[in-house]
Amino acid sequence: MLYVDVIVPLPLSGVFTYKIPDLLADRVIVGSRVIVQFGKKKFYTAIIHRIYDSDEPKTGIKEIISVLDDYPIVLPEQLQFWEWISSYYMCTLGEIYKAALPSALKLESETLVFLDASFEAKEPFTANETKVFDVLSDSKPLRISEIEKLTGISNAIPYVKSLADKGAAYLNENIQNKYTAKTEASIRLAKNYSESELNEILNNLKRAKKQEQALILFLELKKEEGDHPEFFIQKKLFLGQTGISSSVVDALIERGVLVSFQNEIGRFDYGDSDLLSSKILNPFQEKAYNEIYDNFKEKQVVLLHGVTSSGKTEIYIQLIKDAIERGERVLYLLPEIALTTQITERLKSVFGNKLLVYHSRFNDNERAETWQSLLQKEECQVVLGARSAVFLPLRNLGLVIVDEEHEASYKQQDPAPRYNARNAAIVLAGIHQTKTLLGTATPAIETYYNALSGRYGLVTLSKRHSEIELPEIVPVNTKDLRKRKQMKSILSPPLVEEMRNALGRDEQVILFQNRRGFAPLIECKTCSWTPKCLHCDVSLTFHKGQRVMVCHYCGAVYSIPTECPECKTPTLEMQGYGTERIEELVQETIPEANVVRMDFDTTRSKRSFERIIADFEANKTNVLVGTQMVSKGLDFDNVSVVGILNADSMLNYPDFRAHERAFQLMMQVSGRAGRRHKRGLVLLQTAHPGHPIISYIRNNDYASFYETQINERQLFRYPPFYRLIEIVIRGREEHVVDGLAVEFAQVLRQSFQERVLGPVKPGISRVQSLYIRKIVLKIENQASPQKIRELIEFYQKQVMQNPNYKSVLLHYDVDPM
DNA sequence: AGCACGCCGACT
DNA sequence: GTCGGCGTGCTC
Ligand SMILES: [Zn+2]
Ligand SMILES: [Zn+2]
Repeated sequence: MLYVDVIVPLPLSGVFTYKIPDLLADRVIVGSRVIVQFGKKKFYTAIIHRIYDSDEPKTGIKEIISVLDDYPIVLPEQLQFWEWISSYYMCTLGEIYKAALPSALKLESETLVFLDASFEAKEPFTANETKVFDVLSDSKPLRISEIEKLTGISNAIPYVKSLADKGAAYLNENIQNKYTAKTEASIRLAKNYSESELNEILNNLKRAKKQEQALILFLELKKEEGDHPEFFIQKKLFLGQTGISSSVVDALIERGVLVSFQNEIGRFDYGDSDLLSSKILNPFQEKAYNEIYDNFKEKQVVLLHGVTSSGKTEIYIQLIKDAIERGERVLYLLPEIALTTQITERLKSVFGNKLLVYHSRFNDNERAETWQSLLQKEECQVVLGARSAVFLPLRNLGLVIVDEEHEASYKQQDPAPRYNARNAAIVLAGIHQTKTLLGTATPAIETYYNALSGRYGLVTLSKRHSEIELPEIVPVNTKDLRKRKQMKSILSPPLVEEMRNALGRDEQVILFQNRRGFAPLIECKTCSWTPKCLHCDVSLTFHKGQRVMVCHYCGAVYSIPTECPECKTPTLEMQGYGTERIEELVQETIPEANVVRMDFDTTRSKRSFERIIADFEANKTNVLVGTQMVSKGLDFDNVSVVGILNADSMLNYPDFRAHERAFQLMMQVSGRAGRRHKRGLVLLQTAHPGHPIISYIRNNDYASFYETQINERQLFRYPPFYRLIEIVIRGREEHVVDGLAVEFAQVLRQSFQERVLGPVKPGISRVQSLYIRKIVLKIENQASPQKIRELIEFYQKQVMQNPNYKSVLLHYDVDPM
């Protein structure tokens, strides 16, 4: 008897065993998708993890309902990768499966259902079966989701299945049909005519001038394109280029000279690649490029430490070209907010249709198409993507590039799998026996430590593009100005003056404030009451545009009170500055400025995001106010002044990485200032101009910054010297959550002793009506992650036996950020 | 994560 | 006496 172990898209540990019915026995492949019934009601698309034969009789095992693919959708390397993530990040395979596949491929909702025309009812339908049957007979084949919409049945899969069992309907079992590739009518010659045959045809067309002309044009086009006998062109394109009417081409098809066929085209047409055209590396880039290869001889991972504007991208492009030449694929990761049109356009111009782009702003069908293209089209050799692109099926992977490797957004926070795509990418490269290049101007402390200790190779690129100088960074002492009563708002007089100067020279300004909304706090001047979220332990941010108060943790929206609900006086006051308020303030202070704001709220759609960038690039706007969004992946060449409005908020954040983050962020924002042949100016508003981090930024001194950070890390037992595992406990009742946290920490101490920290009540101790406690484990690097994991899970089982804790949620965050 | 099974309060 | 509340436990 044949069995399969499958992964179901649920947060359950382990795999589940199903029988393979004889009919499907020769169709199952590891990595392909199957439909299974799981539990009493639910049907899921599962992934085959293992196929095996066994004579041992097993009870309570269901059969696979259908097989969806004749080829693996998930490659063996990917399954191995999933296993690693599951084990290292302490999550289930099901959670990874859910995160990895675009949901269009998890076809509960996507399956097409056909009606069997020859069906004759032998037994009556149930009410729901009738409903499904009726909507199907009214129209074309329907997707299950469409059936659900039309019938109002919330889960139609069982009824579709029972109709299929009765022979009334069938499911298309070949993914190629299911996945609706875009096709377009194309034309080509009916056969490979000889010269004389063609002459004869043209002679016969003497009386049909239009047709003759059309054929001649077609043949000319064919010749231009290399005279390939199989030459074809999309009909629409041909008509457009030649001005021939459709009926003329149809007549040629009717005559049998041309044939029309459906040619599958991708949704993304980036044109041809132009591998020869791009710029040649300058001597510094050339040197770095060679050093990267030297390092790859011995090291699996190389860090390219290159200052902003040193042209790392050019080096990447060269490395990608090399991989393409070797016939291999490249995965190029960027943080989501750095994946701008600027970079995609740049790569498109070089790699054309070899390039695939993958990130969350693409819809699900587009993502599914990218997945299928990688499985089926050899020529798709370059993938540019955000975090989740590490899950793509990259057969024949030859290089992984992780740019801006220090970015915290590589770490997925919620939900599981809480993986770090930078570290996962290194493991992925290892599975494919290939190399990883990490790039950044401000390496993560962990990465730089690995590079200095020799675990990674290190290549430094310190020379900027010749005509671009590093900006001048000037702190503005807000404490001083405040004492002298000169800080009337968050815009200090020196900043306003420099802004005016820049705008007067027709140059542009970027203002950076890492807080969205209008004011992060509302306070009653009489009784100091502040509005708080009903579900979370945070105060609400006032959003002026939408005239509401918003909880930035759960998204809850509240209306604005006109008077204080506590003391009934109308003395509510805005405290603090968000981007929205700064936008308004700039407009008031400098009325002639053309201010635009870029933050989460103004860039909800892909369109508005690109619009804001395009307008600023075109100088239609001249002051850009934004959150960290303005710091990544954008190069504007007319920005001469950058204002960092509140450096202190970043430095005072209670986290061991706060200084590192502040340094990286401010360095990056500063990098936006400066134009060709003109040095940029960065004004950094702070109450502590002597803060060491600020002087490191001023002096562009990564080495000293690193030195202080690494010492602190060692002293306080933080990464890279120790590995952190955070245990997060959440629940509706505070005392239960607290009880479990205390008890869990206690039993953990039996084995881990002083390595257990907490439990602590986090700064934001309640989110979405759930109280939170955290326990942190600091584990020595040399300890086996697998042993640690087993030990923790053993203790978890032990404490969770207490029935009081059954309603509490617990998860692990390995290498939290 | 769902979903069923099961054991106690307020309603016909 | 039943309807339904959501607490626990299982899903191959
Ligand atoms: Zn009040
Ligand atoms: Zn909230």
